[in-house]
Amino acid sequence: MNSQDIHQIRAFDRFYTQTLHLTDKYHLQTTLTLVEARLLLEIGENGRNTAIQLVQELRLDKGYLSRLITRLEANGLLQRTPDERDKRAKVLSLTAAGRDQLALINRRADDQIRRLFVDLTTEETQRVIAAMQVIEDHVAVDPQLKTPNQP
Amino acid sequence: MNSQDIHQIRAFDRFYTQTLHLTDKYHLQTTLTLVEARLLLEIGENGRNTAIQLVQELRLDKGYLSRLITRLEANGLLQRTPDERDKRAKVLSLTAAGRDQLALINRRADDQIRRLFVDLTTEETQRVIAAMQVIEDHVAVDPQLKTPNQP
DNA sequence: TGGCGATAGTTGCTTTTGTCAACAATAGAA
DNA sequence: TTCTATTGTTGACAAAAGCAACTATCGCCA
Repeated sequence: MNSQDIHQIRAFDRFYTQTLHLTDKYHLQTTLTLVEARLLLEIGENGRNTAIQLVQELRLDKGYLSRLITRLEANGLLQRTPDERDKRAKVLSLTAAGRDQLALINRRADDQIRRLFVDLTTEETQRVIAAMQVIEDHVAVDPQLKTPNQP
Repeated sequence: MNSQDIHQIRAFDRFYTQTLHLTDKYHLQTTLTLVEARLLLEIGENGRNTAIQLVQELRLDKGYLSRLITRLEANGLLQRTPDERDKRAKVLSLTAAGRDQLALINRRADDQIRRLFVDLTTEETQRVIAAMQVIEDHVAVDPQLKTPNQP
């Protein structure tokens, strides 16, 4: 891999984070912060339902997370229910209001993508999606990311 | 653009930010924070910089930026020299130590990319780079990003 | 079975990061 | 000149994040 290749990849990375940067805007026009939105997403869609799972998935400090959850619970977006099997743990789940909020976030994220692709023809859009697939299929997962913070 | 397309694009976005996430790690194994590293990059590589330009480029609060610059100057990584034409402004430039630090950051970023692609054949790598090019060429720049914070 | 290290979550405290407003100095246009 | 806008600095503050100590519970195993 030569330095020209690397240069091109870094250029793409700058482009991507500056121009697309999708995830960082999920929460736009809601009262939620980015992390709170990601929390709702994880709990509501990916079935992470205890704090420790969220700590691992989102790499947050557990103290910080505990407070975030308290806040979201106070806002009526989620609830903690005692886990019957493990009395240390609490099962997290969205309330109806939480599901509404998540649906809103998803709608906004979708709209954002639609706006980004609005000037493209169907063909161009398909080409971009195919290109994304190529990248996903090929690039290796960074091992440092897979096993983080091991003592 | 149908919802299946959108789903795929959002999946790519998650993949990208979770797996690649290059820029967020420029500063690894240095004493710099991410923002400081980005500052060095801007000043060192994009030439002729004043604080106001950085404020626009990196979208930072000018008070915050002022303090960041003070800190980097205190660490001997950059210097402020009075601008002859505009006596309000100060021209920012890297010191020798700043250039060294920047070179180190660049080396780390390059290494990171090399690690990410280490298992790919030359052909696969070229395919990924081509795919990146396709995305860059097609996706529109988000207008909200181009004219930020206008009063 | 009971003792003990590991784990889930909470809380207090601190640091880091970022925002806002007020301000001085200078620029540039009317 | 005078008035408004711009550049950068500073103080005060708020929000975000991290660290460490602590409680309660778990699950292993001697």
